[in-house]
Amino acid sequence: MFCHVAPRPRNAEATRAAILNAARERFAGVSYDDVGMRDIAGDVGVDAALVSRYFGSKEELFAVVLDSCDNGGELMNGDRATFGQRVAREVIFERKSEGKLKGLLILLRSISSTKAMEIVQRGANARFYGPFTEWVGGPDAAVSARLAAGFIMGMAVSREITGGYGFSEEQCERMVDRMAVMLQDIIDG
Amino acid sequence: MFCHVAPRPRNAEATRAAILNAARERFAGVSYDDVGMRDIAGDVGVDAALVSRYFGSKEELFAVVLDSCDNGGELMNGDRATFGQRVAREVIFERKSEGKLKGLLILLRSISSTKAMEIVQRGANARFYGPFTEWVGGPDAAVSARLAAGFIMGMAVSREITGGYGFSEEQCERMVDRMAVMLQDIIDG
DNA sequence: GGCGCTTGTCAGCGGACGATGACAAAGCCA
DNA sequence: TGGCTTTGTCATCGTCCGCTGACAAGCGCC
Repeated sequence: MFCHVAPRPRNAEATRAAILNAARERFAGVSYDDVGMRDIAGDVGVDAALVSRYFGSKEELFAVVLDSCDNGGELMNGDRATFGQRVAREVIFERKSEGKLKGLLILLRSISSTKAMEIVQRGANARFYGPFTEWVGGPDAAVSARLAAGFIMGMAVSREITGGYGFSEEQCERMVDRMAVMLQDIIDG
Repeated sequence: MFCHVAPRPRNAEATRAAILNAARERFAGVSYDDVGMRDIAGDVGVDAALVSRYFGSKEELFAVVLDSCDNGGELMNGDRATFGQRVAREVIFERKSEGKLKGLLILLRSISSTKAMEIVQRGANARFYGPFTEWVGGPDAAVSARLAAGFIMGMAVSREITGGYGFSEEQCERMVDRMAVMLQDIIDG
């Protein structure tokens, strides 16, 4: 037969990166347990065994994925004065494919598996709450950071649970506005 | 040997109820995927096959568990004027064993599994958001209910992710107070 | 061209899980 | 007591998963 599929050039580094990207997408989209090594490998077009060889195990792969996306760093990119509006809008209107909040999604999905949660717990403070607390600043910064992060994740969870909000455009706008004000209040002390 | 274990009297209804209770505890404690039929059966002291026979399948059992605990109804039990304080305190200080918020915990853990989420999605609006929206009342009640529920679940998730808050007693109190004010503001419009 | 390292594939192991159907024990009723 | 229904157990099936070790294909180097 003449219908060859163009064989991808062999390149360990590129393949490894592709696997990592595919894994990040998967872990952000569904729960830890629902992500299979075979799925990830299939996305890239390689054999599942390769994933194990490059990353050791599923848990290690998950840990590397966590490292690879600056968890919640996306919250801190932007003008501080518009934090509330910007983040509220992202949480409520964000298309999954865009995924500015992908890091947070992965975090909250980790509660799906005891194993994944242990991995997250090991680094959540140093990796996320620490920097975010510093960025929030002010008196009671740690508490403020917790409240803001909790609120944000909660609204994301809430959307997941019902599969969207089932609200009109107008209602969504009002929700964004109210959430924005509250978030801004939180970080402004 | 004389060391008999007292055989439980045979009683289908009681056994069924015991299984249901054990299942509710499990589902509130860890994720859907991490709960095994054999675990539940072991808690009650019966064979795993019995669980299948009484409830058909794991998914059906989960659905029955969801029906059995009035999800979020605990939020509406109490004086409306102290809603913020009461709920905030429960979320932040609650011992898992007490579990006034068990229903909400089960809900938020459902995002662990695609299967479980489908089951939850089917009933979340009718079972929880509907009544809660009505209870909240006022203009924009639906949005208010969403914001409050999201905030509450988010703080619970946040605690899970880091395994407690790692805060001093004083910080926790401040967090409770701030959260209480915000929650109360939400439902008071 | 042949050697050898790297990159990727393949088949399969071992274990966990949910589910099933045949069987044993308990209780009830005549 | 003997038989029948209910209640619970046991052995097992099929499936899916993560993971592994042996093998094949690409690629550079002499």
